[in-house]
Amino acid sequence: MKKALIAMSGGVDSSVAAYLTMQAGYECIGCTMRLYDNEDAGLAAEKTCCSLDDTEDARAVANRLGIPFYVFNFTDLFREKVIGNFVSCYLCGKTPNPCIECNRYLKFEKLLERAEALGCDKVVTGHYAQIVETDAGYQLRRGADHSKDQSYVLYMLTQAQLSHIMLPLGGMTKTEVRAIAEAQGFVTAHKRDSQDICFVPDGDYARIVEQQSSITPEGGDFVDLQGNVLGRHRGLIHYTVGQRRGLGIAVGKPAYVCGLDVPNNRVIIGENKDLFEDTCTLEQVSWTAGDLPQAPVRCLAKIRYRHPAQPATLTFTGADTAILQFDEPQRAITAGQAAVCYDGDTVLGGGTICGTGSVQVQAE
RNA sequence: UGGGGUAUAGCCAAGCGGUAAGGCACCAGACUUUGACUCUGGCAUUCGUAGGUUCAAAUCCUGCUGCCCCAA
Repeated sequence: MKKALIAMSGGVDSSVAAYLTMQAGYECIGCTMRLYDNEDAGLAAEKTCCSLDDTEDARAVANRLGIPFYVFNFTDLFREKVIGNFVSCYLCGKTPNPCIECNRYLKFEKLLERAEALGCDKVVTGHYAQIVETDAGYQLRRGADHSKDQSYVLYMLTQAQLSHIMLPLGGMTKTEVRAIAEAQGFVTAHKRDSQDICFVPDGDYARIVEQQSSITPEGGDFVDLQGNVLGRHRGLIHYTVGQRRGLGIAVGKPAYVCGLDVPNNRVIIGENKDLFEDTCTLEQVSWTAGDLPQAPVRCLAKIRYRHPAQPATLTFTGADTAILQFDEPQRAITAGQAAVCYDGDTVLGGGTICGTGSVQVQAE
């Protein structure tokens, strides 16, 4: 019998993923990754994907299914790869997506190693995305429930990884998943969906950055595109491109962060229309679909989790670098976020946005 | 210390005798396995201040106070 290691977060999705894997005839082992100490988050986390309470929920579901359950302590690796990247990214004026890094280094690298050590051929998660085996290799496709599709956060998976991953919820809707959880009497059936960054349960991510880095960024000026000072900001880490709320400056119309001027410690403010750009550069590009394409690739690309994919052309400029050019300018392309390319419902690959045409303050 | 103007929420601002528009900001929800965006709701018993006229004043009159401008 084939063995599968189920990554159980303590939420409803992974609970059902475990159940479905059993139903598919696999010998299952449940596990939860311990990613950080609650003290790291500065408080007794309750609503995160990996707090102690959630681990107990995962254990309860595993018990109900009658499968072994292990907790892996990955706190060191998580601190290094996810929190470390998160902090350094913010400190250099970018906006990281820690879920991507967690998938890259924890769920689908470290956990995959553990699975192998345990004799498991597959790692199973509750992501809403589909893996399809074709003559040309594995395809990673959008979840059938497009409103819950999570293929975006899986773009870094390689062919080798895809061959050892199962995503049993890929063809289901959230409603169906909840119904199964309820029918099985899982304690997780009615838990609300996770949200926010798991190690920043109260949403105050800037506090984590300051705490982990022991750096308290200095305030600076808000300036408009002409360089006029509009007010004082609280430190660059508090802002991201496209942001409107929390600026505290009233100019008669909505004001948005158009750019972070790191060298001068300034936050550049403009109108919504000033946020549109059509090109960005990517680094750490990985190509899910297989071999790197030699010629420019026409695709549909997303620049953030909840961004409708837009027509674009991706051109590689190196082994893992590329330029992404959209047919039409996109709003608030943000360094640090992931850009993911699709061919219809199939993920081709993606990378981390490292630069844009970047809004500049006009010469003063 | 002559003349003129103006004082409405944190900011801008409508109102011109009939019982406080709107925008921005802010706050709260919704949405969301990232940060954002977006959406919905909330936000002046009161119009610098003290009196007066009127059935009724933010609106008219007078004093005072603050700010702005022009003359000295």
